[in-house]
Parts: sequence; C-alpha cells; structure tokens
Amino acid sequence: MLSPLRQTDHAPTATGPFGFTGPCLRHARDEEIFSEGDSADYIYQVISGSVRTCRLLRDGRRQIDEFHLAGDYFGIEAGDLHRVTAEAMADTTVRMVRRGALSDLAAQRADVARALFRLTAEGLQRSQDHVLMLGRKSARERVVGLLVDLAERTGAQSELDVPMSRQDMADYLGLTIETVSRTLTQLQSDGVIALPTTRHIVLRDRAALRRLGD
Amino acid sequence: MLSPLRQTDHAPTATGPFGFTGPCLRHARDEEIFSEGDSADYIYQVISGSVRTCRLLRDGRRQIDEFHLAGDYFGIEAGDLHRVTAEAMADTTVRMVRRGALSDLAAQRADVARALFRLTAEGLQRSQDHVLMLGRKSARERVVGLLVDLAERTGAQSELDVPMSRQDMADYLGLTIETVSRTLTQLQSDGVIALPTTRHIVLRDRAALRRLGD
DNA sequence: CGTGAGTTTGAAGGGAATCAAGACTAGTGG
DNA sequence: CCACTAGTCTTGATTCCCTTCAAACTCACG
Repeated sequence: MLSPLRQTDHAPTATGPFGFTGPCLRHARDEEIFSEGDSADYIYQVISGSVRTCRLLRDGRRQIDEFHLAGDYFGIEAGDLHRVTAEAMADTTVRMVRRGALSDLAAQRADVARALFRLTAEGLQRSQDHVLMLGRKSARERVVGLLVDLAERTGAQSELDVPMSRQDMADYLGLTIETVSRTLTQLQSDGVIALPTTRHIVLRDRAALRRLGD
Repeated sequence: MLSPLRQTDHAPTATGPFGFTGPCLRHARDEEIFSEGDSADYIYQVISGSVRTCRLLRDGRRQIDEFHLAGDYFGIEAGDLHRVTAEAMADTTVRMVRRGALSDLAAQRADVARALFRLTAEGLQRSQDHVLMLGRKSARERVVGLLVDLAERTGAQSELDVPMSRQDMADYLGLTIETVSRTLTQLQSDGVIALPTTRHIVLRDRAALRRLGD
C-alpha cells in the first residue's frame, strides 16, 4: 500500500526533473520549512533527509498528513496558500522550485504539465490509502502498514531506519504514542520484527507483515 | 472544511468545462459506474444525482473515499486503473470524458492542463481534510463536519437533504451505523439539528454546528 | 395492511486513550 | 571520559468512547 509521491523514473539531476534547477536550502532538525497559511510560492523536493507535513487543530491535536523522503516532492497546492505545515524531521536539504516559473513552464511544455499532474495525482492516491487506513484499520494494521510502506519506499530489505519519532508515527497513524509503542513491542514479541534501537527496526518476517497490514 | 471537488467557476455547459462534450449516461440507484481495478479510460462528471467512491478490504470493511455531488468530477487517476469503486447513490446522470482525448487536449491547451491539475489538487485537499477528520476527530465532530460540508456544497441554508444512507455516512466517517444514528439523535436532543425524516436534516444552529465540527 | 430493509435504541464488551511511573538515550558540561 | 539531565520511549493501571450484539421501531411499498 501507499505508493510513494516520487519521481522514481528520473533520478534527481543537476537540473532537476522539471528541466531546471532551483536553489537548495538546508534545514536543521525540527526546523519549519513553511507553515499552514503561508503563501505557496514554491514547491519543494527533498534532496536529503526527510520532512513531515502536518495540520494542527486549535486544541493542539496534530495530524501528520505525509512523510516525505529523499526524492519526494511536497508543498503542491491548488490555491495560493499552504494548507499544511512542513518541518524537517532530520537535517534536511530541499530544492525549491518557484511556483510561478513552474506554472509558466507547464503552460509551454506538455511534459512538464503532465509530470505536475502525475505528482499531484500520486499524492491523492497516497492520501486515499491514508484515509482507508485511518477509517477502517486497527492499531496493529496501521503500524504494520507504516513499516511496510517505509521499507518499500526506502528500498530496505529487512533493516529499516525510521526517520521519525514515536510521536510522529502516532500523529500519522491517528493513534497515541503509547499505543504505537505497545504495538511495536507486541510485534516484537510475536517475532515479526526486532527493535535493536528505537530508530532501527528489523523486519524479520515480511510475508507475515504483509498479512498483518492486511 | 472540505472544499468541494468542483469546477465552481465554470457552470456546466453544453460543451462541458473542458471545452468538449462527452456522452451522458444514466445509472440507477446503487448501480456500479466503475469498479476498483477497472481500466481508467474515462473521467466523469456528475450531472444530476450523486455518487460515492469507495474501497473494500478483503474482510468486507468498507471505506467511502468521497461523496460526489452534482457538478463534481470523479474517476481521475494517476495510473491506468481505477483504485476505487464508484456507485450511484440515487438515479444519477454522469458525463463521461475519454481520458485519452482529455490527455491529448491537455497537451495542446495549457488552460485544460491547468484545469485538470486544479481538479486533482482540490481532490487532494479534500482527502487531506478527510485524513484529519479520521485521524483526530471524535464521532460527534465527524458527523457535524459532514453535515456542514454537505450544507456548504449544496448551498443549503438550514434544510438539508442528505443523499446517502446512514451506512454510507458511517463508512465515510470511519464509524458504525449505530454510532452515526446515536450521534444524530444526540445532536437533535441538544437542539442543534432536527430530524423530520431520515434523509432530511434541519440545521437549527449553524454557529453551534461550526463550533462542534471544530 | 403485511413485509422487509433501513434505522433507532439498549446493554454489554473491547480496543485504544488517558493517567502515571519508570527506563532508556542522547546530549551537555564538568 | 563520564556523570548529569532532559527528552523520548516503554510499561502498567484504569477509564471511556465507540463497537458489538440484540431487539424494537419506522416507513415505504407490494
């Protein structure tokens, strides 16, 4: 499940997948890249590191919309403003592409317009998978789903380095941090994963995991 | 919340908002328009009636992805196959636009490419709102959110005709039919809505509803 | 006026949340 | 290099919101 929002058919090049380069910017861990309500002047590509996009309710409840890994694009909007906040989950480099320039280029080159559509539609697919997960899956299915998704997207075989905290996992999965922790511990005692350190997870039985993720 | 996936700036015309017409097809209540896994050869616009798009897990759990009302587009995909099933919720007329033709037109006309992008990005926005709702909101907040969204999209003042069954509401909201029913009854005894018939809901206090939907 | 699908209501149970410690772990500075 | 410390994570006990199971009700339709 959860196919990645990435341009997998084009390795990031000097000129970038849209045919021109944008400036690259470094962000320290937990630094904000843009905020909900900011003017959406750029779209972004993760060059290295990883990014979370999230939304906050007035009372502090947080929902992480998506984790963006190296290669992924984020910050694409229909309107003029960003509707989510983007923060670096580790020291991260992002390429910034000016939206106006991209829009102009898309107006001239059909392949660019097509790539932009594809990127957006893939984001929609991932969001739909997320909806299914949050609406109809158990805590265990959600946690397993996230692990399998991360493994697929990073190309990990069985050694998985997770870029996010337990709190981030919880806020992505619509659970609490305690439930995420308990579920991981349970998966470990079931023998399908091992947890040598908090940010490193060994997938010991991928077939079983695929079954549990439903 | 939940801005509609519609072309609000173009009233549906004889030629359609993409500048050309497609054939219109009628579907009876509960009839399938396309199914998960079908080849995505068309995109669709609801002319009259309403449509649900949903996904099914192997064990029968169902998640409704979106309700599509008159004017809305649905069936837009990044890949070659439909990833959801679309069914008419009432007797419904849909316009079918051949995907290949649309893709060709988008390659020639930047305004069409732009409209297609916008439609997709708006669908993504709505899906993100849905994620927030399912991940972090209570049953009451979800039900109120749906009612307010439907009222906004249909332009209803206080008299709201809901096109879907309680089961559909439950499967959209990630709840059970019993919880939806109880929540509506509770909202009625709180005086913020009235339920003269099952498919007709009176919004008696929109300010209170906006607060409760949070 | 029966008949049945859809809906509402009730009672009981369960999965995840909440509340509360305790155990790591990763920095920090001596 | 190694305590010290703050933040993160895990574990435990309890609570609660929603689900499940069950039955009654409503209303459209023959």
